[in-house]
Amino acid sequence: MLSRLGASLVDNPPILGLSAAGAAQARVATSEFNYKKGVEIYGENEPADYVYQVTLGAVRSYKLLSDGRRQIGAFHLTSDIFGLENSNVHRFTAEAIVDTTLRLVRRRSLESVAGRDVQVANNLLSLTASNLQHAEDHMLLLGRKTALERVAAFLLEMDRRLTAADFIALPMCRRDIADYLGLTLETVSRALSHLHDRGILGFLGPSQRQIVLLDRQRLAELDL
Amino acid sequence: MLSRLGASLVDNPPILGLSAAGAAQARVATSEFNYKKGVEIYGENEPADYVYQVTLGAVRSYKLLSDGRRQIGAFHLTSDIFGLENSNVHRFTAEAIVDTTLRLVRRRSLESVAGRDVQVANNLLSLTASNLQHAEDHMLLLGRKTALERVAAFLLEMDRRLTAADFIALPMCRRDIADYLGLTLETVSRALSHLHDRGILGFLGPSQRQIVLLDRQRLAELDL
DNA sequence: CGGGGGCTTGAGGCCACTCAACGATAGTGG
DNA sequence: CCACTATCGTTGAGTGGCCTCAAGCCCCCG
Repeated sequence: MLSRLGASLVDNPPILGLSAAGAAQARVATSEFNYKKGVEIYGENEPADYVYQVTLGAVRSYKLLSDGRRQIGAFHLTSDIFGLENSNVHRFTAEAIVDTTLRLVRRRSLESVAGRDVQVANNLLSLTASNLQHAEDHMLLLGRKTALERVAAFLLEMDRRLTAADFIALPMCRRDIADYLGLTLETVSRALSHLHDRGILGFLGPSQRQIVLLDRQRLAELDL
Repeated sequence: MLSRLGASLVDNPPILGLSAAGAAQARVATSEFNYKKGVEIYGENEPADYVYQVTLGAVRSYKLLSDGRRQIGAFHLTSDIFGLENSNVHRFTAEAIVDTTLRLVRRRSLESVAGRDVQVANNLLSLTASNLQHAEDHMLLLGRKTALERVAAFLLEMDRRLTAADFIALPMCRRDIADYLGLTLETVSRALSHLHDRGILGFLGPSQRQIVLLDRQRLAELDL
């Protein structure tokens, strides 16, 4: 699947500070690739040969239990880097949520540059560290927060991360949100309705994916 | 509190491969320190000046919500390293679960060695990466597993990590287990009783902290 | 226009939580 | 050495928050 790459070898804005590092810095070949909505980018336990950066679109990373229960560990939005593993295999399945364009870097070439360039190596570490921080915060949410608190935290996270306009344009459906928050889609829907009824958020247009935060104050109070 | 250190500057077995790295490897000064049961080692958002390794005992790392709900992110057992942050502050509170001896390393000296020694830098990265992996697995547990599945997974984790003898000697109380698994202590107790009644585990002695896994097979079947 | 996916809403059920009582244990001080 | 006490763990009864199941609406898209 990934062997179909190599089409458009480009060298765009720096990834992981690759071209920002030293003067005599070796460029790393990157290629772009498009994934249609719903398509798998890699599977759990597959070899981790590439690291990815979202150019446009959105990606979900998840784990499955044998009976189909799903936990989404993270959403990857524009400019996010994902798929970086210290092990040789991916520990999540990654899928395009909507039509998505990704930049790919061979893991080997990234590692070889990191071996020479301390700055790049540091960027790898801090990337892993911020993934860890997100996971730590999410453990608190999953282990101890109520449904309403989870949804409030989710809205604030999305508001922070994809604030292009003054409203939130969610790429993911209710089921994705639910599997990210450890809830059912009905509970997510009820929580959103609850916030809507109380004038804390509003919907733009008929699609219920464009959300305006009318009262960040009260929303933040729900996020303990 | 940490200023009372410096008493016993020792240089024991390698931490993070410090003395295993190069021939002309600079030693890093470490000191040992004892913490009584229940004592705080560092608090959330305090400056992260030291990295710790458990010589003897056990430590819990947790986050609190404003109303007191607690989520334990990890237990640190003998030989575990913890307190390593990429940020300048700790993101958990750490407490000794029982009387505990820790080895301390100044974070600055660790970073300075890592700046020179690629091997040590790599150890830092892989340590962070395995913390990340644990957190990712724990998100799945907290988000999607039932109470019985969580307790089964906990027993298997402890069996793997502190197998000194052919039984598990838990250092932590039921409340700690509950706050690690996102449950209440009553639910944990009921799950253990359930497993006991079904002949899957047994208790050694009157303290209910020494557990024998009588049927790993059936326990593993509960861990999806 | 017909079909299907996404979302909401309602009714009922269940799993884990809450509240409570009790026994056992370990630590404390006389 | 032995009450005394606090802590820890178990167990029961009842509750409640979230899940399950179901119906219906609205869009989008063919």
